[in-house]
Amino acid sequence: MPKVGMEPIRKEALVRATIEEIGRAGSLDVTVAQIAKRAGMSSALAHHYFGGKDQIFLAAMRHVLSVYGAQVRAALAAADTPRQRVEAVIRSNFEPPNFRPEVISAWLSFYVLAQTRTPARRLLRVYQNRLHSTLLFDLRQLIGERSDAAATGIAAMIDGHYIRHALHDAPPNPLEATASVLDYLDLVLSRDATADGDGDGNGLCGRDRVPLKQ
Amino acid sequence: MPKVGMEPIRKEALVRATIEEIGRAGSLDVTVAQIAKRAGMSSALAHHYFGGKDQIFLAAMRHVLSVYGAQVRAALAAADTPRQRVEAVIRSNFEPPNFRPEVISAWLSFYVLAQTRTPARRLLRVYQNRLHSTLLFDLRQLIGERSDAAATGIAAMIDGHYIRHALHDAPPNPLEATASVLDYLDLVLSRDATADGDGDGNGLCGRDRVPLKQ
DNA sequence: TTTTATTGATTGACGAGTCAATCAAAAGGG
DNA sequence: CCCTTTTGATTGACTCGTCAATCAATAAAA
Repeated sequence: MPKVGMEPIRKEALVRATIEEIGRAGSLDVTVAQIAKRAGMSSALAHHYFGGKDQIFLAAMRHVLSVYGAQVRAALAAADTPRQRVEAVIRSNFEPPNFRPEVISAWLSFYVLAQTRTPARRLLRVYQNRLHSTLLFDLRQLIGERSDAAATGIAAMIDGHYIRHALHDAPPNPLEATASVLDYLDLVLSRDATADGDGDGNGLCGRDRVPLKQ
Repeated sequence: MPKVGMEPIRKEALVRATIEEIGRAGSLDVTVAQIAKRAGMSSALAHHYFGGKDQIFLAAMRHVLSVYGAQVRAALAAADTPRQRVEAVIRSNFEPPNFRPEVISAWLSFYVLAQTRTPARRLLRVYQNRLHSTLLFDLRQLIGERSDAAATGIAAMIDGHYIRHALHDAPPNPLEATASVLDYLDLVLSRDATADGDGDGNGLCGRDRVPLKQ
């Protein structure tokens, strides 16, 4: 069995196992042994590849964030107008890969992790800032000065729906969350819409939206 | 020193110390010894009065929630109209006693605790439901059927601003958070305002939008 | 004397990280 | 193509520290 090139496979397995295990436990109270067992190896090997528990967690966090980032990027690529882009970003947050129970649980845990570990905090900040910038860029073209507050509000609401779902034992319901944030966006945009200057040029002040996927 | 009637004093000191210690650590990774030391007693005494770590945490959580509850109740008592009541509830969340760094940190930790301990979860649920009911009751008198979605949105946004402030190292800024949620309330209320009682008088966009969830 | 307060010391469990040893594939050298 | 050497993979066993919980003992009220 001892072949060459195991490192990436093992690391990937460990990252996946870490997220699953955090999801199962609902917290960071997860032992390296548990993670390693789920990933099908000894705890010593986990240490060998990652060096320590912290780095395992960090790698798992990086993975979650990168999956999330990819999701956002893909959704943005398919959007044409600024408004569509904002909607795409909002939707991305509640799309399946990011909105499964274990991942929601992991997000919540990462927030806690970010309170104590500087690297984790830095990582989370990068993504928060990126989200804010993206929202801001597109919102600026729709509403003027209010865009910063709007971006903050949207981001807060997204986080809020996440946390709220962390406590529901029922399977997460992306539709409600998405609809809620999109509705907020709608309100924000329609307030500042001048006669027809909502930017997307449809002149309809944000009706005729594609009603919620699925 | 050994006098009678120490129990309530000791318990109170422990609860306070627990919150402070959780705030300092930024997580639930806090030992009974640390808490006891901060409260000026031995860890054995902490165990003696509370029976175990879990019950100490639960008591701390109960305390935070009860302070919060009192705040809300007081604010509600001073409000006259339904709208004022909703605003009062919103404001309460960001009022000093609830919006200090340690308490914010504690809230976040309690969310995590609620994921694993059933009593903690139950406790948090009670307060979430109470908040939702309160909001719902007053919103119903302002907007009709949309009030449930609105209450959910407001609650989510409040939580979101909390979590957001948990990561800022700067002292929390209640004004921005309050303004953000109140602005959202504003938007929600003006949408459903009848013919032109909405005050913003734009009378244009943002009505008759796609119905929310489902 | 009984009850309450209080603690130092101890126990028992658990968990992160280390290490030496094993195993097998690859690499090299004749 | 065999033999040897190197190197990566892998683990069981062990160390060391920490921490929740317990207990027996002490001291001071009541």
